[in-house]
Amino acid sequence: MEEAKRPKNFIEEFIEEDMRANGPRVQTRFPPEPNGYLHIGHAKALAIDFGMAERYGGVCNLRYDDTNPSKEDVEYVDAIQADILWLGFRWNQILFGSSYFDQCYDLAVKLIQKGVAYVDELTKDEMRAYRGTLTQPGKNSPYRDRPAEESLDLFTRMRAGEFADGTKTLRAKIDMASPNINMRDPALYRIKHVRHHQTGDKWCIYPMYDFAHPIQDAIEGVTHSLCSLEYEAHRPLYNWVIDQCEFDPKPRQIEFARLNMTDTIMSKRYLRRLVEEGFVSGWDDPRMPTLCGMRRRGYTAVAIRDFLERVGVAKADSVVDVAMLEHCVREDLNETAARRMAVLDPVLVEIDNWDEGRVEQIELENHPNHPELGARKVKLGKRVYIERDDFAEVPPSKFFRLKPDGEVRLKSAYIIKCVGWEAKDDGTITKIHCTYDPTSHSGEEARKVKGTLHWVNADDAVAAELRLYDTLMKSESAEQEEEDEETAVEKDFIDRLNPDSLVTLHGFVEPALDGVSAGERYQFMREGYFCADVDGKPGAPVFNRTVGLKDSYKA
RNA sequence: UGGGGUGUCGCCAAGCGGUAAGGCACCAGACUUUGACUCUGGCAUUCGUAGGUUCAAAUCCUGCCACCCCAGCCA
Repeated sequence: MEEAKRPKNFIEEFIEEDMRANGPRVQTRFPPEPNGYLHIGHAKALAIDFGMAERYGGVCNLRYDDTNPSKEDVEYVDAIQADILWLGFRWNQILFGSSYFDQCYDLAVKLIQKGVAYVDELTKDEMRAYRGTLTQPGKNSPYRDRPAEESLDLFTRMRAGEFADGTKTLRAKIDMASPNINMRDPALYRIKHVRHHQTGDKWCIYPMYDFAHPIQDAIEGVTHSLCSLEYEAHRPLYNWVIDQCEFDPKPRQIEFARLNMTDTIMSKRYLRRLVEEGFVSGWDDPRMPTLCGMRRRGYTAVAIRDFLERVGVAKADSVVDVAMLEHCVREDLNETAARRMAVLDPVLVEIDNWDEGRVEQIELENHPNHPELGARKVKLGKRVYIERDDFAEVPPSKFFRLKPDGEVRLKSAYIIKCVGWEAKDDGTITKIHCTYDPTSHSGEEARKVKGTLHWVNADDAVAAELRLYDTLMKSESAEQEEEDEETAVEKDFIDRLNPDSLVTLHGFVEPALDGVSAGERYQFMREGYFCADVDGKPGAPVFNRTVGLKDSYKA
């Protein structure tokens, strides 16, 4: 199939320009830090990193950016791989930044010998004070001009474990008066007597991201190091490291805007809080924007990749409307998900002129546009459940569904007519009486009625716990936002959580849904989609309200 | 405030001196054994703003404004 043509993004322009100048080889890398689960924001980076390599016949490596062992854990490295594979991307190699520690160390020694790096003994606070501010230049550390031999000796002893954490730091000797704060003698190595999940106790000093990343890129032969906008101000430092280490050819760092979505938390810090403080059941809670959560909720990799493609790549900060994601999911699921009937909020319908005990087999197609997906037989008896709001005692105008004396078709079965109903004292309807037209069987007669309802046969319906999911956050109204600004109230993000992000309903599903296996996806008439939870709990399907409810009917 | 970025429809986003692509959302209509889906049509005389250059500017120049990032021994 021809790939839908889409204008080139600025990264592609850069890469093509570089290919003309430096030759055709393209190599990228996806560098997650193993300190959490991948979310939809990472998926954008993933799609760009892997996508660019693929587009230009190059390779992309998965490289764990594990230079800070105190924040990382092996738990995450396996999960990250599973999520990448699920999305459908394939790495060339799996690498760890930590496997370059020897080379980083050697290069650090080289920089010391060149006189462009030194061991500093300022404390954290002193270093901050010496750094200056955004408007005032910093001043040189008293240790800045110590002889290279002295720094080398100290650095060797740092590695040997002679010093406590925080007592000494290896710094680049650049310019304490640089208008770019990142260039004011940034730290290259710090002492951390912490066991590393990959290298164990081999090291007690670890390189900083700014030092390790360019080195890793250069050693691997990365041609384009794609990252998010916040690293833009670090690019001069990235290039400084490449230059000082005398790498050639030199990788090029290109930055793009990260993904933000309405009603969605994309900060790992906050996601972690949701998990740790029990607001969700875990990183894979279906409400989480993590890839494992979205997978559980029924989103498909195809839909997510399509979404990312539509979002595009640019440098402007943006907040994409979740409606765009939901559209992509609907589009994919509408085409691929099998149909089933489920009633979320049931009310009983009794067909008065249907003989007690009589059961008819009704054939239902599994997909309206794909006969190859087959059909199934469902029983129809004297009693069925329909949605409570599919009946109106006092119907608003243009109400196409069941109403007093009104006719409606039970999907794929007969036309029924409402002849009465029973209600409790408080007005709650307990049973609706109908008669059916025996000559109106689906397909046998051209007679048309305006409304068609989904239903579930009462006798063999499977009681199901239906979990409706919505976004974790709920956007505030414009007035609320203004109000907050005026009163300068800074709300904790916990306060903005959507209390209805998970609603459990007790409804009924057709027997064909009992015992479905994990990951099977179904679409429900009018109401939307859901999939069997990956836990594969029969009778407890996940119903995705956000994805499914699309203005389907207005009362 | 110093430095680095960004400002094109409600939300993304093309455009690179020749007279505003596309998608989402929205609106209207058609179709429909669900009002879904599908289909058709509509939806920026205007590109943060004020000037300037030019036959011609979203695109070039100048000033201004707004927003984002940077003062971790995080990434």
